[in-house]
Amino acid sequence: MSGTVRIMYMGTPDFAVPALEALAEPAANGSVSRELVSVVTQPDRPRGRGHRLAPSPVKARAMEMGLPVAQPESLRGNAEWEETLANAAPDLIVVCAYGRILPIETLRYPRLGCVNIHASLLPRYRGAAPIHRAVESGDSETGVTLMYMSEGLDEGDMIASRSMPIAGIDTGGLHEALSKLGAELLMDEFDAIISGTAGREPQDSSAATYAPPVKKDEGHIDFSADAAAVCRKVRAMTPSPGAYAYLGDEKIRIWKAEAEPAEQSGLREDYSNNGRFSEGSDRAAAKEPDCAAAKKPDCAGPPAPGKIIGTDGGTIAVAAGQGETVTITMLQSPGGKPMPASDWLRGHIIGKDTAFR
RNA sequence: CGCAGGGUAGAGCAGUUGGUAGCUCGUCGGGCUCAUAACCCGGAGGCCAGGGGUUCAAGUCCCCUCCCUGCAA
Repeated sequence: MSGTVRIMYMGTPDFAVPALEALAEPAANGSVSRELVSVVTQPDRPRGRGHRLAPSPVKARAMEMGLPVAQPESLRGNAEWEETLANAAPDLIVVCAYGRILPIETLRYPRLGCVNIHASLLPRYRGAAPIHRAVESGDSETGVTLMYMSEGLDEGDMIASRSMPIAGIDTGGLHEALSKLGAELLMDEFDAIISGTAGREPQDSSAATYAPPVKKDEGHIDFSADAAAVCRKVRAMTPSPGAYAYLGDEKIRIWKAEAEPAEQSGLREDYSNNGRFSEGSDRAAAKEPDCAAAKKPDCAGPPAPGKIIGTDGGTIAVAAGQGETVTITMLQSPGGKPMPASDWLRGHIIGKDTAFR
């Protein structure tokens, strides 16, 4: 039936799965019928422990749903790809985190164009790591944008966007939420895209910002930053690439940390003996050892950033910059699994001068 | 066949050169105290991941399997 729209979906990681599932659903009553004629994803690559060849999440899901999958090595000047495209003869290509730049020939192929789901409120955070950067920057909200693709990096005209508050959610949580939000947005705009009545607003390039890929070492927490910044960093880097700091020569992953209100940091009078310091279990002593050691009459100097200043109540209080305190509530030793700080503390004796670096 | 660290009591860990399983927390009972997430005393709770082997004797040594984790991709 000529009334059926042929769709090609291109995506690779988990983030692209919800949209795939949504497209695979039969169209709702009253909508134009559609057929997902081809799912394109990155070739299986050796991944994970053991370097076993593994399919991408999108491929795995597509196979489960019995959809035809194509995994071209390259899209540029590749006869195999041209053939795939010609056979699928898509009217529309939907792209979501495919992982490769689409050549102009491909962008021009479908009569209804190519649309892309991007995990930010464009024109902010064009590029590879929009979610990480939004969290790291302390933005109060982020979202997803559906747009027509152009040759530039995430520069296409916007169809619509949807926002959500970031609140205390980490990158992992937002990743999941935004992937679903993106799928919803796609479906809501779907009929309009088919009928050619979808919105088409050019991006204000002067307001554009870029979200460069996150490098591994960006996860190394610098405790000399203020407490709020440390916590943002932890949330931004969780679960990937992971926030960490060194305790001795052990690389400790930090999964959750909270900024302790400044006004509270100064007056924690409850020196519970719960915190098991190896000697002189008095937390007060642990709090100002520098002064004592330096024989300074004035003990107003805050503990050095990174120093563990207390382990009350099953959490780990660490000195941050500006005399502030960050409380670690979930962490992971190398080779171990992530665990609440209370559990972690059972197996680790913290000395008075123990500090993260 | 990428590299590496693990799987021991409900939780987190220790267990030295092989010799009958310990610690902290929790839990149960009792005590102390004006009081306590405090302290004291006592108890319960483990086929030491699974399978094979070496040995008088294996958590501990050797081989295999399963599972977990970090790194690297």
